[in-house]
Amino acid sequence: MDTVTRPYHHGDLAAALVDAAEEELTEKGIEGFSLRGVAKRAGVSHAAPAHHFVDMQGLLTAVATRGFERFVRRQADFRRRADSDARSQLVASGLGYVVFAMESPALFRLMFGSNRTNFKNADLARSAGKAYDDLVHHVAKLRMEGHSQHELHGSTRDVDLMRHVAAIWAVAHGLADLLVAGRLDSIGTLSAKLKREAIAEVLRRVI
Amino acid sequence: MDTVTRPYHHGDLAAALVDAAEEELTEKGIEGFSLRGVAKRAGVSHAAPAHHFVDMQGLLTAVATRGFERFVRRQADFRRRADSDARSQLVASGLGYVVFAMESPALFRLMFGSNRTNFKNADLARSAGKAYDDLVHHVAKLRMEGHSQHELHGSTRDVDLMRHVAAIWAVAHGLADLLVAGRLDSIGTLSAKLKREAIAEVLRRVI
DNA sequence: TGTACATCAGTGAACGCGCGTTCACTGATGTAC
DNA sequence: TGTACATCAGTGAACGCGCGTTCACTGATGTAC
Repeated sequence: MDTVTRPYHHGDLAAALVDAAEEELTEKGIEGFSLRGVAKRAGVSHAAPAHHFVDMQGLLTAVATRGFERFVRRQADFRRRADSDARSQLVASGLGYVVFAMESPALFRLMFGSNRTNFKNADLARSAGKAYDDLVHHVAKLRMEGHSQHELHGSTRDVDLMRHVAAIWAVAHGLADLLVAGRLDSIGTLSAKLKREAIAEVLRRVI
Repeated sequence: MDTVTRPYHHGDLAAALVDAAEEELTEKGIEGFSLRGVAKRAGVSHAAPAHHFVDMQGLLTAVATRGFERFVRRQADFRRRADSDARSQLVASGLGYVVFAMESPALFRLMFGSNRTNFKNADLARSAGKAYDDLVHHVAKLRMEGHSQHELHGSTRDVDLMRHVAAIWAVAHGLADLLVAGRLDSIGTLSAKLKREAIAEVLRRVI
């Protein structure tokens, strides 16, 4: 591919548009995001995206899909560096959750707090579902440990598991959202290193 | 005041605009919110708001300020109906927090997840600060109960209190945000009554 | 009590802007024969 | 290997729209004397 004179055809504009859209999102925020800005960023006329994505929601859905994939990986990164007992693994997941949000606040908000994506889209549903399944898996593991003989069974147990999942998800998500929003000064103003320690400490308190 | 022929002067347009802005917010969401829409809703020309609010941020700051006042009152409502021990009071506050968010999702997002308000505004800072102070107060009370002789003191104790506050705030906020966003199906799909019970149960698990 | 005048609140037309979308087009690529 | 043609990807001008803001204005109110 000639890198000096730009070829008329891009090669992989669809992927380039997703990259550009994420940049645009990071710089302009969800409000202020525009298709024309994305096209400009990708070095392409503003009418070009229409050939690859139906509309803005389609593009942002693709961005969110890739966001969830990275979100899942980021949590796995943190798990790998943690102790292998279920509790440490879950705390590490939570830390990954919050760190991801702080690293990519606009993307995080797109993924969790926006009407601009289509969660009925199969790809997005799958990648977001993976994140949820991971969470449930690790909570279930935590509950197994030390409870080798199951004391509860059937639907009672399921409901209790779901409440347990909700509690842990809520702490991680609440920390993430409050930090991204700039509330929680008591943690938000710490240096990067101390911030992570404080977050882990709060998570450990609940998990 | 003549109610048949509209008087040229409104009487209290500033307050009417805040009302209208909250309606607009509820119906259109933060995205889709416009000053012109608010003016129309208040039955006034679209240039009129400029006489009362510098710009959109000024108006939304007033909306958020009133939002926090109602937020604080809603939590107090729930506390009044709860047992008087510190733990029950804190769970009730949390339930009020989450219920408020579900009752006014767009307002909740304006208050907690938006760049469109000015938190340096004295009124907004005061009303948001009141909500935070209430939280700290009730967490501190919880820590007093059963620990009449203080085992920790000085800055160590302060840091620990702040972590405790962060944990409890995060669960309530996380539940609220996830429910508003339509995640957390396991709770979100329940009837109103069961939903509150489930939320209280999750809060009690952590608090 | 009446008059003159300053101040204030709301009007409505006009502005420039960036947006998403449409459309006829053109350049590049791939395939059939 | 070469030619004809269909298909695909990207262009750029044009559109209509709703937005926030500005501005000269007018109607209502309050105050000084």
